[in-house]
Amino acid sequence: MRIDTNEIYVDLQRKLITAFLKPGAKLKPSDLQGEYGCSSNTVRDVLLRLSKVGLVEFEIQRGFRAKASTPELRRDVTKFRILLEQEGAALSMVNGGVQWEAKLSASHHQLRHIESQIELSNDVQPYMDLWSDAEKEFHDTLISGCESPILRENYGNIYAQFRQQMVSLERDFGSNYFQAIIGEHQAILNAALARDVKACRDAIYDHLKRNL
Amino acid sequence: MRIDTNEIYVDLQRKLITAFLKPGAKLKPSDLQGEYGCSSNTVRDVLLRLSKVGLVEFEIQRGFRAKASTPELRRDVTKFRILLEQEGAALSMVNGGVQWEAKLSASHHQLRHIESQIELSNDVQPYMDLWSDAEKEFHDTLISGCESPILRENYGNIYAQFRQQMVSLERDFGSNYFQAIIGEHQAILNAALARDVKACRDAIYDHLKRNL
DNA sequence: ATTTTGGAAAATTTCGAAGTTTTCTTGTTT
DNA sequence: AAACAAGAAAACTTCGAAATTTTCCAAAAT
Repeated sequence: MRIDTNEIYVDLQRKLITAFLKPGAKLKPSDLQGEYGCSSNTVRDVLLRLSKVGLVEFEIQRGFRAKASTPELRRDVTKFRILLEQEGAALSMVNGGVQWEAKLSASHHQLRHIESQIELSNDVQPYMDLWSDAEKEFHDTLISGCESPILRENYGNIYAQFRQQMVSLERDFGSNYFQAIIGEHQAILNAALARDVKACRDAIYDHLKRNL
Repeated sequence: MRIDTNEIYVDLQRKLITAFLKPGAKLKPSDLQGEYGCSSNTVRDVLLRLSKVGLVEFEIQRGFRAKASTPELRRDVTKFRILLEQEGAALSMVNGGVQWEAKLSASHHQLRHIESQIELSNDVQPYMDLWSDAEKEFHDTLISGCESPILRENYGNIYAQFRQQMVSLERDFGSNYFQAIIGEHQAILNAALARDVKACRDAIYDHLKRNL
């Protein structure tokens, strides 16, 4: 049962973002080792790499933990995500070409389709993975025209952390929730395509303010 | 000759920021090992941790490099630093108390003192370390009232990267340069203490725009 | 009752060697 | 001469064990 190191990375990342590994939980290489059929040092290596993204906290001589989740941290992560997303979107609206518009339009269409289905079926669970990917894709595309690799990388990290912070909160994911979300994503899209920077900043803020 | 791992970390960090290890240079654990009297795996471990800060690039199966330095990267790093510093300063101006003002005033006084000496002596070199510390301290204090640990951590990282990007550029560090710098730092301080957000954002931009 | 101490158990780090992968070199082919 | 291939060398990763540090727990002291 030999697993590629990269698969360990991806698997742990997923377990962290989905809170299968709960925030604050101790991550002992010697425990995880068994799951992957490798030595504990290999797991340690992967955990060090995950700490770069901010999903894992590392403290010298006392190992690894899934990043903790507190109200303060959730607010802070949200604030930082808003900052980067607003800036990335604003830059994209200035720099982005038709191609950016097309990609954004496409990713929103995809997202909208899934969200509509969820709203109808009134059960998120079976669509969760699909929706997660589409949401991530939409927001990433939104800032993809910013022409700043650093901004994009940092946004990717904070987006992952955001997921990790919020997933265990399990709000009311009723149809009301998705009705609201659909409107918010639409508002972001409209403002972006209209190249209305102010409106887009506001729409992003409105989309995320429930987490502040 | 047993050296604490943390000392290896600090030493490598310094060598990266001062471009003693040149941007783009290959960082082979087996080479560095000798310097520190430890195994190559220990060096590898430290390099993985440094890659979190962004001073080191890591690519699976092909090791480590000091982060490259290109005109595009320098611009990008500068843009991102401006974004975070402006935001951190703006938040500090809103949230910061008298204590923040006092600390900022103190760190500026310290910085100003050193810069005046440099301006007079017309030779940076003997003051370089002192000046570096004071500059870092001033800018860090500026955003220290922002009440966002995440913003501060990310600012710390990008500030280190900024140093790394710029150090090998060796501009004209003549007295003209420091004359300008002194004025810019003063402008930032004045705006910050006056709680003039707009003016402070502009002053930060003016201070860093030469790197764009 | 709380704090301190001692030592055992557990966890983390470090190591050198073995196993892979990549890179380099050299010789061959087109 | 350029492109390709095979083999050798170098670099990177993984491993299991040894060394170090931290954590835990129970007994002793305040």
